[in-house]
Amino acid sequence: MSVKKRATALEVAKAAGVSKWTVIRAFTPGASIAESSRQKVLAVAETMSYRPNLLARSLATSSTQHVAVFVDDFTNPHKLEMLETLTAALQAEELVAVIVNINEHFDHVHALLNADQRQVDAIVLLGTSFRDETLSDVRLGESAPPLFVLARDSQTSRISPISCDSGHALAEICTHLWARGYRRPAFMTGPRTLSTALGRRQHFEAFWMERGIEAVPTLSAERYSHRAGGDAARAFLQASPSGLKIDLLMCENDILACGAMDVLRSEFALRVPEDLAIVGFDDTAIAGFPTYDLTTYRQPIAAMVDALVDMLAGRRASEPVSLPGELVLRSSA
Amino acid sequence: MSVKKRATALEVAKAAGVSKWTVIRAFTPGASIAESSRQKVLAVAETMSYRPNLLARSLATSSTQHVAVFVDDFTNPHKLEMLETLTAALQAEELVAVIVNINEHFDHVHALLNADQRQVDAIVLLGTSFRDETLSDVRLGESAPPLFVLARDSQTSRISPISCDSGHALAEICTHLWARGYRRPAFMTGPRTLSTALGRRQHFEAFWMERGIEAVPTLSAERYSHRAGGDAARAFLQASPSGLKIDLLMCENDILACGAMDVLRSEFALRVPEDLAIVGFDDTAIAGFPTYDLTTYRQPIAAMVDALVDMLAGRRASEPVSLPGELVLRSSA
DNA sequence: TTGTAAGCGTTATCAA
DNA sequence: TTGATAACGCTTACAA
Repeated sequence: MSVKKRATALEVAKAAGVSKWTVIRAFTPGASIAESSRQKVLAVAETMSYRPNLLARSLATSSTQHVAVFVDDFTNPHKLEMLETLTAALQAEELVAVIVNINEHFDHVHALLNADQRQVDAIVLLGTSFRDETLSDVRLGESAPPLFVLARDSQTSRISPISCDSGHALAEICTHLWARGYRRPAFMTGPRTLSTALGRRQHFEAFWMERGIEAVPTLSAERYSHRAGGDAARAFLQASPSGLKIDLLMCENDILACGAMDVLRSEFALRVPEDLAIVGFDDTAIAGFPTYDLTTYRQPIAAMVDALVDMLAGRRASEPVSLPGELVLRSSA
Repeated sequence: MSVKKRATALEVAKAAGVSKWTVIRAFTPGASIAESSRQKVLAVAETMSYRPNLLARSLATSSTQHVAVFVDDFTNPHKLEMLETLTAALQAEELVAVIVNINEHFDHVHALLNADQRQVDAIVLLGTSFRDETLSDVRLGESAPPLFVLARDSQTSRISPISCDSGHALAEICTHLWARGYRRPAFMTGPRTLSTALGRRQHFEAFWMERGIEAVPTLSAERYSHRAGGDAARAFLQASPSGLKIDLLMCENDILACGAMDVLRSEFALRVPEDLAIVGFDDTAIAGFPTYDLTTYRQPIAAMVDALVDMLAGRRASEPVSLPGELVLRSSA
């Protein structure tokens, strides 16, 4: 697509009256080269607006500095926050994020194979919908790039999940709720298969069970959306006309929580938290809106991304990591 | 980072008893190769899990199929929607999006130069903060990749802006508002430099001026955030204690509008739209929440992205394009 | 400190 | 249809 060819090291060399390797050296930090020839080369290179071709370098060094980031859900603003943090951290390491859209319309196996063909240095899964089976199915050969999973769990051995510690998170949340006196909890999940990868419901139920509360109703939202959250709440409330059987609704994320809250208030005239307390997860921007003022849990995004980048850079062993986040108390629960 | 070397065409060739060029041909659609040897090669390649090295291909063809996407604002969910549409469209063309974070902490010039060095086929600016001056300043040489700007205007000649037609959009919005009887409008902008690139305020003011309404108050939000929108609204209302001087507030985007709305209601007990009508822009998910039910304007994201991809693929001339969006009427105005 | 040769894994082009 | 030579622009290793 380019109109005119870019200058090459060889051309700069000729113009500067040196060999092309001297030109390379001028652009290689720490290379042994006379300061004089270095200055000369850089000056000439400047006039020709020469800069080393990173593509050719990648081929020669077999390291692209490219990290493929697989994203499946573009509806949750929380993903955008993760993307921002991740790209910033990668760029600080001179790495580049290649974003791969793997929503339902795309073939995950193809995406994986393609990233491999492009010689990315690593693949990061930033999403929930990737199934462990897909990963084990794919024959990437012995030479596949290392795989990392951000913000969800994975049972596949070749993957290193880096996540927010669900056990710790739910313990903290529930302890708070228990202290506030809530005793009739319910839990709202997202789509089944994706939900389990988060492991939030399991820990939630375990907490109440330990305290003798065995039956924790589950509301299932069909998607992680505001509307789906509202729909699930409506369905549950309509199914119990005899009166509200719960005093607390913990939702798998903020979006669901806000959707539920809107329906509670507008359609059932319920007050939050007096009639029903609501808790979300992620501490999305929306959770802080005065309308919602949602109690939620903030994932340690920066720490998670740091851990990931440390692994990529080889400063840290590629092992599963789960980090504690922070309970964000607001008025909804 | 890979443990074991990937198989190369040469290795497959030896194993299959042919030359490496025959292997290449087996993987080149439309190449002239005997069906028999093609099958043989593919079979052998399969067992060795060989797939062509796209990096080497790029070097040989001088086309990476990489498109750098520069993103500056990760707080607006609308960006996520654009990213989703864009990545999907690129992938359909066998192109890959390299995402470059160019928020305030990063050097735009460096990002530009770096993308060029990586031999991307094109650069797409998906943001508002990129200054025209930066682009004209940079000496990319004659060989720079083509630049495209999505969803904002640009005066720089080398760039092809692809945007939502602000003139058309504001005309449609204002015509509706005029018909509803609003006569005392105000406009809320985001940060000054970024705001002008959108051109929304200019068209807004022009509309009312043509109808004899000269003084349109401007509220300035410091950032494109919910809080900043609320702050701007509060400051304006507190400054006019003698009573509300406006009956309509048009905001540069949905986030600002929602922030303003929350403050109006909770702090000034104003009703929307009875006391003050509110209009946003972008039709973000949040605009559809029953709490806000915001009248807004939906940008033609799909059409814009289609136009961009057509240009990238050479199916369409790289010229400025501005497309009409759609007014989304809800109860707030 | 500098120059030389070989190689990264493809594709383009020509010859057989 | 197939094989061979050259080239893409750089890096690595070694020699001068």
